[in-house]
Amino acid sequence: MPYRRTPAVQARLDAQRGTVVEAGLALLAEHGYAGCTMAAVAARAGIATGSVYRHFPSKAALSVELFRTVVGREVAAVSAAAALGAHRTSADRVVAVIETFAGRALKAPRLAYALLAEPVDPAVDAERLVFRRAFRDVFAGLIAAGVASGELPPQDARLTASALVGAGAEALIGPLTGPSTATEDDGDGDSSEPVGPGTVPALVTFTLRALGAPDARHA
Amino acid sequence: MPYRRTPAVQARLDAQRGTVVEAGLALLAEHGYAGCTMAAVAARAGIATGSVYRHFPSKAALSVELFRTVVGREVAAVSAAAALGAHRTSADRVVAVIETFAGRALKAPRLAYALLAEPVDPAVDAERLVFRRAFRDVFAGLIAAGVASGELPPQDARLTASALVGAGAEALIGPLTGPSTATEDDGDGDSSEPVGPGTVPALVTFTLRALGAPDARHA
DNA sequence: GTCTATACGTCGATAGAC
DNA sequence: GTCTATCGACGTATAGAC
Repeated sequence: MPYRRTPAVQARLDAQRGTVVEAGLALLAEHGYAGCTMAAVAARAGIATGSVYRHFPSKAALSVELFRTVVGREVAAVSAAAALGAHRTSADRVVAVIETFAGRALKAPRLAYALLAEPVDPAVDAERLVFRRAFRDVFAGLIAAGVASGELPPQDARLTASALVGAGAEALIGPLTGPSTATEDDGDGDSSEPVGPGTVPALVTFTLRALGAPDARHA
Repeated sequence: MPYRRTPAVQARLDAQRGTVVEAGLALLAEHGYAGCTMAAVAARAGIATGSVYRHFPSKAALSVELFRTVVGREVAAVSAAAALGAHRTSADRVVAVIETFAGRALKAPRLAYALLAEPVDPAVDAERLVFRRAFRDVFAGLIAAGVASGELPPQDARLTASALVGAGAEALIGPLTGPSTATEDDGDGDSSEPVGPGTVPALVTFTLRALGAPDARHA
């Protein structure tokens, strides 16, 4: 047994892997998947190109890991928004989810576009399907509760939930592609300027109406 | 000038190209992009695998051509549905578009899944974005007319249209993936059996509510 | 149609850990 | 002394420009 991977080496490897992921996340947020070339990720992580392949067997594998990491955060944020204020109506909680989702997307438009719509490796496409189901389930739970309590009219909660996921994603793609791809934000940090003004309120109105919520006062 | 392509040769080449496209379309309808390997397309077209590359430089190019061909039909069908009955309300015309779109998708589930959601080459992904805009524009025209006439409440027609495109697509993906991937329709022609019963009426109700149409009598 | 640029993935060599 | 991680240049394929 001439060689065994010691804890120190393993820790260093793990740290390096983390550095690679961090570099990829930063590039993804700044330039989307288009900026996530293996060479660029390696350079940002401070290692050689070939060394990335010590941690990921292919670019597709790295792309999928980056996707899962970022979307995992989004699912958590949206789930938290759904859990808050259990005393409120189901419609209001659905709106809270939409506002959370859309607000976060519009604050990081390049990243949101990368996750939602950027043409990319089929492996990432497959992940998109998985995570859309996760978002759907968050909505479906809220809607089913609203229907059960009589607040919302009878409906197929799963179908309405799916439709809302698709509606939210598609409605955002327009505002995301417009200003962000034109100016191609150079990532100097000041990303608090409004992107797609009026998009979120319009989407909220759409959502409330689609749910059949009793008062569509947002009209 | 030892060789010049005579009209007869050119005609034969064009015919062969058409045969390749037909073969690809048939495979796409039966097994989606997963079944559209270059070898399978060539075999069904009755030519050698390498001969496909006489007409298409890559698998991605063939995939894109198949996508454009099929989705072009869908856009035409949906546009026709939108144009019919100009005397009807805008909401009814939007519903006609949705019913046309969804009805056609549910009658050819494997094909619809391939066009809407199947993980596939990024080049096809890019085409998806283009054609979703086309569908959006059909909706946007109808909605803008409804708003102008006062039939529908004031709203951003483009945003509502985008949301409806996303809602329709996402709502269909569930019913499409469920039964069709399980049984993997062997394409014996009898595809008139109902897939996802109740999906279309539910989607119509969703659409009418989301538009803010005066009477949601479908509820 | 040619030519250049870019990017993925691999390989031999080197340095260093065990 | 042996084995492994890292480097960085190379092979190949592909896209875009002229």
